[in-house]
Amino acid sequence: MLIFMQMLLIHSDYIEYETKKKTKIAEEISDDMKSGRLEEALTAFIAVEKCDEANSDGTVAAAVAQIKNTLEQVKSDKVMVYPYAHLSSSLSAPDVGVSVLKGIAAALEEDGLTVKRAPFGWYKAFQISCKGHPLSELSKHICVDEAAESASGVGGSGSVAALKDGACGSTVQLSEDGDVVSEALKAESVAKSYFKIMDPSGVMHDVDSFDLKNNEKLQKFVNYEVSKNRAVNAPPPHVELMKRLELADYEPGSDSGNMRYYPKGRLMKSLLENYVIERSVTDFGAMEVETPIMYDMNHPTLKKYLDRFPARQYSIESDKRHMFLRFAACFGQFLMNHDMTISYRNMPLKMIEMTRYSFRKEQRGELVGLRRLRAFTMPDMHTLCRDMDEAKEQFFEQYEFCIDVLNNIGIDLDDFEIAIRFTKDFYNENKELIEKMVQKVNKPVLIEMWDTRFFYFVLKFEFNFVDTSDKASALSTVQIDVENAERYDITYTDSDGEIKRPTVLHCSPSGAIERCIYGLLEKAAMGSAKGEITTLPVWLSPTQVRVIPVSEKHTEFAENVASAIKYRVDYDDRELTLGKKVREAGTEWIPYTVVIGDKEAETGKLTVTIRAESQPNKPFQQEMTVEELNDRIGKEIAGMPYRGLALPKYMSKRAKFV
RNA sequence: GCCGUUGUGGCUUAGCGGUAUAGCGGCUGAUUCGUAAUCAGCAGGCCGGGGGUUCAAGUCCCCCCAACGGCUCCA
Repeated sequence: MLIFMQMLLIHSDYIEYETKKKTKIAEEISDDMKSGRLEEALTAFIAVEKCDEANSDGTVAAAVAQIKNTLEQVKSDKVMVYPYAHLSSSLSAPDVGVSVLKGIAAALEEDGLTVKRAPFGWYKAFQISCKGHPLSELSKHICVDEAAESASGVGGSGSVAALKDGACGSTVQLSEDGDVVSEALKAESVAKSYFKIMDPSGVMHDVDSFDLKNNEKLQKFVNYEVSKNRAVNAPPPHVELMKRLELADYEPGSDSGNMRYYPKGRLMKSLLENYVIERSVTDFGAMEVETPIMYDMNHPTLKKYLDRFPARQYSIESDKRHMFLRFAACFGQFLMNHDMTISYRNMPLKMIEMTRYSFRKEQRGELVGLRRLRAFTMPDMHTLCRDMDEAKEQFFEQYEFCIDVLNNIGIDLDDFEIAIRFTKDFYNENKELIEKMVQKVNKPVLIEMWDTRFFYFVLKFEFNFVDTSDKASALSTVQIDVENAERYDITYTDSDGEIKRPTVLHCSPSGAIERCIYGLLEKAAMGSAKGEITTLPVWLSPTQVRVIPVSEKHTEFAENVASAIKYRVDYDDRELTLGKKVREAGTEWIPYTVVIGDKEAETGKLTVTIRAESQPNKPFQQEMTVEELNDRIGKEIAGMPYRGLALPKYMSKRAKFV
């Protein structure tokens, strides 16, 4: 049986506390315990945990051994024993806590040390001046093993880690015989190993210098062994692509996860944003609105909503008001809904906003390229429905809508996996709806079911894009919200004249726009890994046609051709060889490349290299007229938004962004 | 946030205690070319930031920042 306690040891110049107020579980104390101070002392912040109750003597002994050991290392003989409940989420009963703390203090005193103990169950103010040397801050997860097993195994610093806030603490395991082995020391004591590669002739090579390009499996094995890590230690492909294609980049001058978008990236974003808004408005009957990006943290309604939404916010001080940046458009739209006069005749009532931006202060380690950002652009649509029946009907319609939107963007059913999540109660009453959803896509989906509802919704789905490194990220999602109509006091008048609460749907038809770009780039990278020629959808390609003159004498005809092409066409007027210009058109993934030379000037026909029909090392070329090329592109991008070139038409005029 | 890896001109990178490498890109000149890299020359560096060790630090140590991977979480 294992017994745990949490302890944080701090070696300080001084520690000083003062009691402020009793809690319900406060121990009775004499006046001299109401404040205390020790110089050059080790302070032991301790949380006695539930599982310590079964063997409080063992816990005391283990803690004493640990403290004495640390005292020796830091050359001190003074200890402040300080109850600190925040180290644990599973505290022991108060009486056990008090007796363990008293026991620790008494045992240390018996050994002739100077000991003070801060009282249990009081609100206390304290000041501590941490010395800051390597041993001055140690978090101990004491683990007494009654069966006296070895001290090996995994130690967890658990909740202690959160407290340390950047300090370099180490986890220590303590077996009953008192041996202390810190993970850091253990790691150091392990003999270093070196890796080499031997070639067939028996010669030894350094791993780094030996070329493994033709030994893929060995390369993988070496990576695995050397880095002791299954993961590829390289950025995901879309990060390299977003830079190389001059779409987006990190902005060191901002917070992490806030990107800069170059002209080509802005063009793509703009097209995607317009597409989602236009579909939602024109085909789906949503009304586009715009709402503020920051809100008052102390607004009573918003405050409650913040507590229910599992996201971290950016917060900003604005004079005396404490504001936070929105993480979706819910706030603004619900506040708007609250002030509206709504009849059942207006329903289902849909509003949408392309949130540029939504902010979520994700944890540092969660941010990656365009997959996970702190500032992102997301269409957020809310639908007010008369009742749950209408909500379910809408839910299914929006499910189909989301599939279609992603499909047109260039991410189809094969590219993502579906998750459907709901409460048990909802499922029991609505099995057909769930079944219908799965039938619609005709492939297995992930189901998550909750016993009780702890979010604001009873049913949701998301489409998860699965990328090159087998990571999944949510794109489209719809949720049935059964809480916020009440929280925001949103009402409508029904046909019977009654004032009623609507049921609310949250929907992001495409998911974050940046994440769609990430999906398209990752998808391209997957194709490329399979030996395919990579492309972007023609409607999203920053350049749709590039015209390349063979030499200066073809300038006039080539320029005429370029101006006769109706789409995003640019013109490579740089003094480079033909081969080089063609190569660059290829690295930019341009769908149509037109080379103009004597032959074209003579016949008036164009030789067009069509990327989508090309094979590796086998460019597909076709003769066509300007009109035929225009027709072809027109058909390909029909129904999708269009914008002109984002950069100068003449290549010589273009600056490099990356 | 925690753990691990990485950080050298705009980009990719060599150097791993002793005067900062090279290629691409940029600029200048020559070349006017038929489908994935024409040739030559020139400019460009507080070696991520701060502190320390040393006669001497991209190089060794500590702290910070960022990117990447893992945990976790989501659009």
